[in-house]
Formats: sequence, structure tokens, C-alpha cells
Amino acid sequence: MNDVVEAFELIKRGTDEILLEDALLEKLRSGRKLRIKVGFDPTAPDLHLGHSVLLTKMRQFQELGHTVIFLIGDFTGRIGDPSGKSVTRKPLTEEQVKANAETYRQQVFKILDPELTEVRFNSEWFSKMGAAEMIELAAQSTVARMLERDDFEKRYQSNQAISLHEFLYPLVQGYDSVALEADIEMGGTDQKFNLLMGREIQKHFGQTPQVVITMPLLEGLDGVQKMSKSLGNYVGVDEAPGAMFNKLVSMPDALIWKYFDLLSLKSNTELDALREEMANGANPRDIKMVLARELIARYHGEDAAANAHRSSGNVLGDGELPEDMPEVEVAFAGDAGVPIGFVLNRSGLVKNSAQAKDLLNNGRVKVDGVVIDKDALLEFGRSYVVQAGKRSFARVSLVPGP
RNA sequence: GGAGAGGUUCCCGAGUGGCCAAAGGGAGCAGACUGUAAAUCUGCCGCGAAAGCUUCGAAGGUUCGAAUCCUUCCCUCUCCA
Repeated sequence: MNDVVEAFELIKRGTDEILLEDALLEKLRSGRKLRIKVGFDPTAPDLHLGHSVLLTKMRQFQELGHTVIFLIGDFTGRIGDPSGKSVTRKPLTEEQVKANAETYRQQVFKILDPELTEVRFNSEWFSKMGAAEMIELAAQSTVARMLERDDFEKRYQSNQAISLHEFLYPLVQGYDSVALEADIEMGGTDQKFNLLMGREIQKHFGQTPQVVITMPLLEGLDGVQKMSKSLGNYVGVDEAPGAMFNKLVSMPDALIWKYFDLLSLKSNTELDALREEMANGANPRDIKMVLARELIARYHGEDAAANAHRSSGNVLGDGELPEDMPEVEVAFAGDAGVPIGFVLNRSGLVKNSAQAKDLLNNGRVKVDGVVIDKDALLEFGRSYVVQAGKRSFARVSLVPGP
């Protein structure tokens, strides 16, 4: 009994809404292995932490012993996108879908347990479905009901086109739940209507309606807008350990608990302990490091997590050199030696010569660990460890040249 | 079709013949401070190691000298029909 309550609390963490909570409790109490369905677009996946919110929640279900279904909407994807807002998305070819599915697999199983994951495609049942059945499915809802959906309502009111097939999407998605006998379906908050439609359809086909769980959007590192690649406020799951570390440790304090709730697989008890530490004056930076370490370990392994701070781009301890220093060769035409400003610019350590001058004038450039004068010349045929500012390093070798 | 306003360096926006690589703000970058956060403060912020080179919608022209004056062209905006 206590276990059920604990499981419920874990699942509830970070969610936007659970419809219905009682039904979820009941399902958990049944002791059955539940089937949790989450649908994904077959469009090219390039996952960042925002996408991983759902995956993380799925993983939590797996740790409770349930089965998650990673449903790739290849059938729907081949027709086009429903949220017809801007440009209609181009239908994908079968090859593209396959390639994307493979990419998904690689990225997704860093979070999900393959043993407890079913990867399914909805073309499996829809490509076989005939017109009669599709029409029967369409009979399960009404125009008035469809117009309850926010975006449809808005478009209808403002005289924008709504194609008939767009009305089919919620139904199709709902039928997926029937085909998969889903106990629970999760999605973003914007999916609420579609997820609820699944309940209706399941009822019609004599199934117990699924529980619907919506997850909020994860804010990006700016703490304001949703995480997205184009806004540059994201952390990609493929990013190098050092870059992840840097981003996560530098994020605004206000995001800490949201990120923990939505991205961490730690138990509620562990999170409570961390919250208490911070309340008792622990340095928030250290709390962020805990998160960074967990996530880096998930995507790159424990070793990477332990060493992530030793990457260039991160502020290092005095005299500590990064692990991944770039090595560059700089050629200079002249015989007296190579001006340090030239070296900085050519090696890519600074953006332009003005930046180089700025750093040099402020004594922020070290060569082999020693602050260097702005007019200094370096010798040919040698290699130097050059540091510009706090976090830019390079091993530079100098050669005569054009 | 008519009348007017305007296009300046990433963005906004000063600048009406030399002192302008171009004020000011924002963004960005680098520092200080901090906690690798925020806020604040400082420096940099066309390119170039330097000499120097290339910019102010485009192309020509006047001038010792033009973002600034003239000509043509392109584009944007507002008002009227």
C-alpha cells in the first residue's frame, strides 16, 4: 500500500495534470504490469533535454516494473502534420522514417531500459485498415467536439482552413491506444485533447480508458522560453560532457528544482534531501553539479561525469589544464618571431584582433603558464600552451610560412 | 495614380563637407565581484600582428577631402485616391 503511494508520488512529480488520479492509483494498486504509451513524431530526432522529459518519466515507470511503448507515428507522419499552424510538413518517405527510427533508438535507449520497451509503428495496424473501418472510427466523434480543441476553435473562428484529415488525427491517435491496449498515455500539455480522445475511443472498443498524464514544457537555460535548438537555450543529449557540465552548472538558480523534477531519476526522498541541503545554506552550484553529474553519466557514462569539469570551456583550478585542448599550427611570414596578437587570432583563441589586444592589455594571456607582454614575440619551431582569458586554451606550434 | 518620410556598422538610433571606423542604447565577448548563478561594475565590440585596408541602400559625379552635396537607380513606410 505504501509502495503504491510512493510510486504514485514519484509519477506525479513534475507532471502538469493526471486525469484521473484515482484511476491511476487503482491501476497501480492492481499490481499488473501496466502499458504506458507515448507517441513520437517520425521527424528527424535531434533530442535535447526538453524532449527527454517524457522519456525520463517513461523510465520512472520502467523502474517501477511497467512496460513502456515507444510509438513512432510513421503512418500519421506520412500524411502530414496536424497542427497545421504554419507550413504543412512534408510527408516522409519510408526510408526517412526508418533512418529516423534508428536514430531514435540510439538516443532513446540512453534513458529507457530496452528490456522494458516496446518500439512500435502505427502503420502496423493502420496500413491494414480499410475505408469502412476508418469511417467507423470517424463516427466516434463529432464536429462540435473537435471544435472544442483550442487550435481548431481559433482557426475556425478566424476563418482559417481546417482540412478534414486534421480531424482524423485525434481519432487515429486514440485508436493507437486501442491497438496497443494502453493503460496510460503521456504527452505534452498541448496533447491533452488528443490524449483524452484516446479514452473515448477505447471506451467505444470496450477497453478501460487510459489514464492521461501531461508533462509541462521544459524551460530552456534562459529560464524564460521553452527549450529549443533555434533559441540556443538547450542542452543536447549528444553534447560533449564538458559542454553539458558548463551549461548545467551555469543555469539560473530558479530552474534547479524544475530540472530535477523533470529530468532526474532520483527518488523523491533524495530530492527532498537536496532541497533541505540548499535550504540549509548549501551552495546552489554544488546542487547543480549533482544534476550535471547525473545527466552526464546517463548520456556519457560515469567516467565522463567525473571528468567533465576538466574540459576546456569550464573554469579550472589554478594551473589545471583541460583534457581536450585543441592543437593548432600557426604559420607566420617574418623572421624575428611571431607577434603574440597574431598567434591569438590565428589560433582561434580570440574572435578578432581587438579582442586579442583587450586581453593582452589586461594581462589575461598566459603562455606556458606565464603572463605575457602584449608586444612579445614567440619563437618559431616550438610549441606553446597558450591561454586567453579564463577558459580558452590551445597548444600552439609555430612554423615559418607564407 | 497623387503627396510625404526614410534606408547608417548584429539590432535600435545619432550624425548634414574635414576633428567619423562614425555618438548613445541594446545584444555579444572578456574581466572584477561571486557560487562556473543573478545583480552590479570595468574594458572590448568593421578587418588586420602591424603598416594599413574596407564600410554608412546601389552605381556614378562634384571636391584637396563625402555617411554628409549632385544625378540616376533599387527598396521600405505613412497619408490620399
